[in-house]
Amino acid sequence: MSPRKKEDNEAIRERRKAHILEVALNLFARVGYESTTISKISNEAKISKGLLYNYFDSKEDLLKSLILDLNKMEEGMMSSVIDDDPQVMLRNIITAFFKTLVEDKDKWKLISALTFQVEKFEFIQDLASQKMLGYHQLFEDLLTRSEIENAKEEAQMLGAIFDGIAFQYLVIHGEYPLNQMKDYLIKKYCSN
Amino acid sequence: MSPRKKEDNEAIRERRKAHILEVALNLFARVGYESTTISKISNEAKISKGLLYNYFDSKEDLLKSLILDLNKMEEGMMSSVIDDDPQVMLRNIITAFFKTLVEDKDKWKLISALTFQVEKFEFIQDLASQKMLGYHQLFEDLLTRSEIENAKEEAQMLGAIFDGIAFQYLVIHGEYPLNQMKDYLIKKYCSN
Amino acid sequence: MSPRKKEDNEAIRERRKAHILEVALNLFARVGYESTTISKISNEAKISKGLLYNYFDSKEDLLKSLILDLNKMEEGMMSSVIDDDPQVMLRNIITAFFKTLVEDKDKWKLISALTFQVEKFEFIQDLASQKMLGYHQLFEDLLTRSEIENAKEEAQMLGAIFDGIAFQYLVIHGEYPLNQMKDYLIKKYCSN
Amino acid sequence: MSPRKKEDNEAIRERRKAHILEVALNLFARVGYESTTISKISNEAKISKGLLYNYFDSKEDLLKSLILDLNKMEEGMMSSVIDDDPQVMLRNIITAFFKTLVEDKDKWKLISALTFQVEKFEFIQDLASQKMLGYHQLFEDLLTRSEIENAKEEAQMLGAIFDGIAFQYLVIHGEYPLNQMKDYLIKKYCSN
DNA sequence: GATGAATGAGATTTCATTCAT
DNA sequence: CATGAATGAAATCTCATTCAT
Repeated sequence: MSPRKKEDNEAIRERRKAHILEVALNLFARVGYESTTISKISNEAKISKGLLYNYFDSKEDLLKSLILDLNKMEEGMMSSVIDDDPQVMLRNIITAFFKTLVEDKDKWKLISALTFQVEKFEFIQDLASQKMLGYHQLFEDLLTRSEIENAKEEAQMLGAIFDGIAFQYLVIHGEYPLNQMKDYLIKKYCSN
Repeated sequence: MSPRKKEDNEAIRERRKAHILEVALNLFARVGYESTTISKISNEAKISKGLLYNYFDSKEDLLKSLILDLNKMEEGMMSSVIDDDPQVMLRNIITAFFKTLVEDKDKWKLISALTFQVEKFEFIQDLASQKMLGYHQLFEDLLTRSEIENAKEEAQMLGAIFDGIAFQYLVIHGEYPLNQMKDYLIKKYCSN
Repeated sequence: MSPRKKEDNEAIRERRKAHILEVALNLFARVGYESTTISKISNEAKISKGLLYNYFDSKEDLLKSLILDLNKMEEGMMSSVIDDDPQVMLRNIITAFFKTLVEDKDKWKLISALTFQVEKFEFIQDLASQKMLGYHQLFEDLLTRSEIENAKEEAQMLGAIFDGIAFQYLVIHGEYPLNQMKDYLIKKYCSN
Repeated sequence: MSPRKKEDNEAIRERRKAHILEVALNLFARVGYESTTISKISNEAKISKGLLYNYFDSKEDLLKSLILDLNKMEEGMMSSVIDDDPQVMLRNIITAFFKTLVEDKDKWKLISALTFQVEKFEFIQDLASQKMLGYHQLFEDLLTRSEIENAKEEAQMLGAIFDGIAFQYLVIHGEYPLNQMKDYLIKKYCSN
């Protein structure tokens, strides 16, 4: 048996790290960061507690890695909706939003939950705040170029609507009429 | 030298209980339920830990009392906005919403934060879910009677907008243009 | 309203004290000394905690008073069985024993339970020890005078039988054949 | 540098668990269950408080484990006294009883003490009750086959005598004439 | 690299006792 | 005399983190 090559080891590390993050995200989202113990995470990930500390310095470090990871995912998503036509881009954004809402439910839940615990995780609050302002800018630009009236106010509205829909969907679960909402939003904002 | 009157004791108890709930709400909202220790609460309330347990059976009982308290407050608020004219009532609701959002910021934060920890506080999730559906019904009724087009969809929208505005205001803090949003909402939904 | 006379006050005190002791005995016997709280006692006795401390210096003092009280009761009982004829006296003792076992069940339970917690209540252990040796002496004397063979050994046996019956009766409750045991004991030891 | 083997860990766990149970039994028997703190146990066992909770879920769980353990021991003992000749078997039982009484004094003390706290540890009371009835059956059978008169009553008597001797020995300690009692019992019940 | 036994700081909770009224 | 609100010491229990193997 020849020793594993260096790349293999790296790959194993990366895969394992991703697996831990996945398990942690699920638990954090379901029972909350504080109530999730390192033991639960390592059990669910089928590794030892000691090994987990080989990958992450602390529980807080694990959370930060998770957030950064999620952040990167989102940036990737946003880069895929760019389009020269503001109406098309708006439609892309709306579609992508509803898609990610369903697919990455845990992620949304976790970020939302953590956002409300300011003093402990100020950086998350800051991150979320930055994001919101960025989106408002973007929406205002797109709506202005779409020649929609009251573009500034409607951009604010649209931002609130996104967050509100996410909130309600995460609370009401299955019964929420996501598709109707999507169609109505597209009709309202992308048919000029 | 006569023993304290029964009424006096009742009064003392009520005042203390209310005070503890106030302190707890503030801490829970700021640093989260799990991260808020009984010691911190009793310190801030300037009472001993032991006394706190004279008033509440457990930390969880304290939280539940708080939720029920907040629930009652909200019901009181909703009873004050009733009006025969749907347009007037809608305006009342919008005004009341923005008022409570500023005045009871901590309450909103706490409820929002707890709502995202399903497995631990399922009853809160259930409560919030009930509330949302109730508001949707109410909005649909008011918008229909106001002869606004797509009343059903717009009711959903309005519900989402309220929650979204709350979310963003709680995250962005002072910089959020609450008043502009209020005026715009009234203009959009109460000028038929 | 004339002030209550001194004797009345004394009488009230004594009655109240007796009542507290009664309640305490019942609770101590049922759930144990350590698990019985002062609050439970005062609640059940329908007085305030403060007042209880007016009558007893501490929880331990309450227990000691109880033990001494029980001790006095027993001494009273023993003085009533004295008889010149050893056979008659033995019969009296056996009868009295079975009577007190049923009537003062709680007392027996408490004493038995406490007897097994040496280090905390050494004085009880000492008391019980004294009692046992005293009874052995008495039994040996009575059996010798009754001209029963192996009086010394049978006296030991009889002592053990009393304690054993008490033990089993307290554990098995209602189903224990107390009366049969009594008759058999009398037949065995009082028919020479 | 290889990780500890699974078997090693198992062995460590078992040894530690047994050690903790031993220490706990000793303390429970000496100062009582309630008055024995987890700190005292862990100190005496020379481990941290935390580790104790790695092995037992709670103080009550520790007690239950202990009881079950003791129960198993007793069953083992009883299986070793079986004999076809009722007289031999009776003698075996008597001998075994006096042996365990001295060797497992703590066990007897603990069980006896707990038996008297009905409401808190009902399962112990039930267990003890079961045991007693079983022994009565067994004694009756053995005495009948030994053709001893009044076998039923004498079986009851014998059961009471065992418990009574245990009670007195545990209270009087060293001065109790155990050996005389044993010899006398054997003479009385095993010489037909 | 991998394990999970072990630690220790700190959390929640209990309760005998005191004391202002 | 009488009350029960209030205290504080100490109990039970939890869990992130370390470390011997």
